[in-house]
Amino acid sequence: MSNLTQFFAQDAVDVARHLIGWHLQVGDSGGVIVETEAYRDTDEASHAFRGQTPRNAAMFGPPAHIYVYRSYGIHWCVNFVCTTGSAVLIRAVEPDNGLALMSERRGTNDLRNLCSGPGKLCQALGIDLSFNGLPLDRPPLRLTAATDPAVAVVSGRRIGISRNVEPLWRFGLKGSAFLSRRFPN
DNA sequence: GTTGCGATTGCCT
DNA sequence: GGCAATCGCAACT
Repeated sequence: MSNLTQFFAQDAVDVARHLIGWHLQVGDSGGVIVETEAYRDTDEASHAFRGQTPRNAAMFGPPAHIYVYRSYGIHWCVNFVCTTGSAVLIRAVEPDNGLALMSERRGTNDLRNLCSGPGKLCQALGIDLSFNGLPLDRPPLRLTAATDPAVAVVSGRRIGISRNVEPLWRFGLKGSAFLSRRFPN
């Protein structure tokens, strides 16, 4: 069992909190994860809540793999699978390489607008449904632990959901200019 | 077979 | 801040 598999084989809320500051590489572009949300298997807001279906099957697959889904018929969003039926939604990334490629895909040169949202970062990094189920430790994906293990993390309510809205299962890098939205405080 | 609705974004006022 | 765009899926009849 790889270190990455062990890291993801724990509660999704812990994984979401600890993923802040990790580096995600997708092919020739990548950056630092600055915003996440946790979705537990027993969570009414989770795609997995009503059990396994063809769409959410990757959430019931092995940990340290990704689950990609279409949002609002337009966007792609990417999750990192944790324990069975739970996952972490990646909501924002601070771009740090492959900037020209990401700018071209996004149609803007505004660094803060490249990956500041779950749909945006998939477009910038070139993630679509063909990536669904891929492992995080093999090309084209590479996930590496934070260089600074003591990053300041803030939390808040998850965005865009209508059920189970109370838990503070959204996490962000404190003070980051690359979040999808500011955190209250 | 039909229907209702999103783990969003960008444009408009 | 409001709202349209857009479509696959799952939950109905």
